[in-house]
Amino acid sequence: MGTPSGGGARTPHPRAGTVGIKEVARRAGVSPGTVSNVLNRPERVAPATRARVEQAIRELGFVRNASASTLRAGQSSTIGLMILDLGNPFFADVARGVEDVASERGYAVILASSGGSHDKERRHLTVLAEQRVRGVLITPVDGQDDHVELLRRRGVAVVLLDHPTPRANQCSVAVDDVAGGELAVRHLLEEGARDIALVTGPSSLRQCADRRKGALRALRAAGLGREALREITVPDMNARAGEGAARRLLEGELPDAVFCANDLLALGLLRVLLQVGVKVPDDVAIIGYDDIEFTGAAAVPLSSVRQPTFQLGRIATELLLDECENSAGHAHQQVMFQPELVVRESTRRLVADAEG
Amino acid sequence: MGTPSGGGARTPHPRAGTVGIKEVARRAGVSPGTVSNVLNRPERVAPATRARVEQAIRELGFVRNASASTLRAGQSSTIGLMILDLGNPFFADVARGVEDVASERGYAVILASSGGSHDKERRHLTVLAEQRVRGVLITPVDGQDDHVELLRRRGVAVVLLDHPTPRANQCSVAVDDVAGGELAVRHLLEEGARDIALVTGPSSLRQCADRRKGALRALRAAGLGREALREITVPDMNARAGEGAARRLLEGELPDAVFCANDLLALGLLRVLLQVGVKVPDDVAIIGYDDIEFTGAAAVPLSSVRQPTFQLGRIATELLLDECENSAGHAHQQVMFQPELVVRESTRRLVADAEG
DNA sequence: GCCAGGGGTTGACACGTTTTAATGGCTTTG
DNA sequence: CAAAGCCATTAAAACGTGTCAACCCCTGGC
Repeated sequence: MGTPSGGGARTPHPRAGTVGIKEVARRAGVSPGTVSNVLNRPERVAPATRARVEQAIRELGFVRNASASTLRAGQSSTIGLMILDLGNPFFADVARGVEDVASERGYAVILASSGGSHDKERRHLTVLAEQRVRGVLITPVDGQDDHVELLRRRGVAVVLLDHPTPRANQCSVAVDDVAGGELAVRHLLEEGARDIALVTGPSSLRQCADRRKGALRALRAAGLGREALREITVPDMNARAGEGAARRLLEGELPDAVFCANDLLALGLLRVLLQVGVKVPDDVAIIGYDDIEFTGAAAVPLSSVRQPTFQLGRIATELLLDECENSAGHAHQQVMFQPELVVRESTRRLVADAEG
Repeated sequence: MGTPSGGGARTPHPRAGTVGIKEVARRAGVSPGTVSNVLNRPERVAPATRARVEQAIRELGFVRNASASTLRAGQSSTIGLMILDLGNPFFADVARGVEDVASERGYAVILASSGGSHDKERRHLTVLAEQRVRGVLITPVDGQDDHVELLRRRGVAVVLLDHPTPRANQCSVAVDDVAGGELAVRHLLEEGARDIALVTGPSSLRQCADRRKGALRALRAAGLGREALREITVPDMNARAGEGAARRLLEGELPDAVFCANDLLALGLLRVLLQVGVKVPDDVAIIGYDDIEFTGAAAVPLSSVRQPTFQLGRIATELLLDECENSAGHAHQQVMFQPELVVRESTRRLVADAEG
């Protein structure tokens, strides 16, 4: 049709001429109110008029202006997703679950990544508040939920993501990281390890703190004290940090086994150890956490602790939307999934040593 | 397991009482216009008044309503990010780059994932249009840019992400996939492979089509025809699909080498081959694509073709925001990065075979 | 033939912000 | 001293949609 085929890349008219509800109304020969009704309560408008309006909408290429709707309605159809790190497949998977459910139900997702910075978290939450998001899914940087509390006070629904809470006044979805840490270390102990190292991120991260707590609990159950656990703390939770941890381990005598708070750490650690000729699991056993897709294909397939990642995102979003749309009858829930131990090569046959 | 142990916490007042600009104005003893000035052009307001207003803002916990701003201004400070698949670390990394730049410059990112579905893409783009996003970064599902054209006509800035375009009227940022495919296969040939298999996704995906084209080009340069290339097409681009491809390969005689259009495919393939006792690279060499973080730590470290993923996201976003904010002086650019071959164990020492 | 009733449609206002032209107070200049 | 100019501030008008009360027309009952 009217395609001015070719032409320069300039926009001739700064005014792009937005078609609004009233232009549609004029074309269909009805009032703006009727158009609005067609959009929001089609059943209230006579079939014939509705058809006329719908045709006008198609012809003009009308697209409803969400800003105006939101302004008028006082609430948007957007939710915020605030995670720690997109680079971590764990969170990428969670995000997939979130996006899935949100888009099924007609919500848009605003993505924000704190990168573990308390300050960035605050800035991002401000943006989300400005956008008047209907709700927020958040993996908080630390335990002090002041930011979160602020949001709730403003009437924004909040679901804590991968972060359990004792408080009954909000929803949370999490996986039991203490149990997970315990699973991992108990497994190492059962396989015969005695001298275990823990490679973990900053203890301000709840995930790290909890997994460590679980690890200690397993030791205690085996009659060992916390001195049995060598702790190596790294600043980040990625493969590079894992490599750093490996180098630090190599400076002294190697432990029997290493529990990494995260598969990325474990993969980095594994890479370096193999490089310098350390045998895994013969010299050192390694277990990770998250069971991301790649652990099974690692140089030495990694044992890990599996979490229902995708489900985590889905359930959290469903809870959030329920709270948003049905806030009257909504009962807050604290959902806690149980993690699952996945044993692969990287921790097998320590037993031989123990029995030998 | 879900423990619905939550107590019932109701919201007593449905009206959360939004504080607006005029409430702030009343408290500070000025007019709404002045408050707006404090927010948008602080230099125009007398220091004393400004201080009063700022205090009122703090005391009332005022947060600007982006919907109203957007409505009034006719343009938002949001951009849309439309990718193929969050589950692919390649895109997750791109998204990181995007989020990075966007948040630096005060923009919010709306995330949408098409999952390769043309229909989902359309639906998501509609939502983005409703949100009146300032611009869109998109990895289109296929070449026919009808959806994209529609957006542009509506005045939305668009940058094609990981998708080159010959047209001079829009920006694009991509990596030369033909060159990448050629790099990969030339490498395989140089290492002595003669019977090569290509494992790739649907040819409607530009990435797949281009990498295949590059592969054929490398063969031709070596004096070989397209019959030298066995092609296995899989429906998805993930590890599971790679496993399926491996099983199909195992039905017949194994090739010397396999070029996978994607590291995920390669990892899945590798896993199955190793499981059934095939030696890599001795029996079969494997090369992937993307060089995601995990390939180096794979059972057999995977050769791959590296792309500047994070940079891709950053540059694309910078171009987009430039086009948004400076549309007058904006010159459209078609940025094309060159990929880089990364050789690891999975393709080494085929030479021995060739020489032997 | 009049009134009640109801479905379909309308018009006007409100949502919270930005912007523009106008206002008022003050200082400077001739 | 009057006129002119400047600065800080204000009042009012938009932006596009949703809602609500009012309205119109038509049907059916008495």
